[in-house]
Amino acid sequence: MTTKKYYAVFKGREIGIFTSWAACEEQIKGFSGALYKSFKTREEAEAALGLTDRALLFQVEPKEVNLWKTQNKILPANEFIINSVCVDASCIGNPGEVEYRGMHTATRKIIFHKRPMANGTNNLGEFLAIVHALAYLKNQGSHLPIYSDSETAILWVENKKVRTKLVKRDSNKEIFDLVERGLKWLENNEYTNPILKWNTAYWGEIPADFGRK
RNA sequence: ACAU
DNA sequence: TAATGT
Ligand SMILES: [Mn+2]
Ligand SMILES: [Mn+2]
Repeated sequence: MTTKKYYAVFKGREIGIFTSWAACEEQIKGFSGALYKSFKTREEAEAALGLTDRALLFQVEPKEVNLWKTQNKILPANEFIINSVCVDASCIGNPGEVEYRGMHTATRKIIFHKRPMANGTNNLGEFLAIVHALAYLKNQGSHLPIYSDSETAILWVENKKVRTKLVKRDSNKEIFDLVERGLKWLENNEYTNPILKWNTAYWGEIPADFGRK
């Protein structure tokens, strides 16, 4: 008897888990740069795609592992870690109404979304998005890397310090309170997730983008 | 100049 | 076109 296999497709026409070789092949045959792997159980396949909190127990292709361990924040053109979380912020006016969200890069599943906050800046939103991802992933026991397109926000997270010029007002108390909470979280928690620069020029808009530009 |  | 940031 042949054992059923589960195919995790990382790069292909469609991203996801397929339960037959035929279905998998449809996604990867003739697809340049296709990346996939078979697993014995659905759980392993889901974990490999980063859909569960045991992702690291089933780490995937050597190529991906090497990329994972790189210290470089900007990887070579057309090489990014699809088994990752990406974040982005968007605002209507700057300063203005700021929201942010995080998404699993491979599947485009939205994993968190902060509703708009009044009178914030783009950079505060980008900062909060990264910190939210760090806290979320730590709670999940996940070491997945985090992509942001914001040089400013990445720096602020690394420094555990924001250098916003925005003046505190009654109207932006919510976002400043959240920033304060984020900074406290960074002070009081360790994290293992690499924070990587999304290279928009090579790869196009970060998948978490709100599509308003 | 670079990144949003 | 204008603002947020290094
Ligand atoms: Mn952005
Ligand atoms: Mn965006």
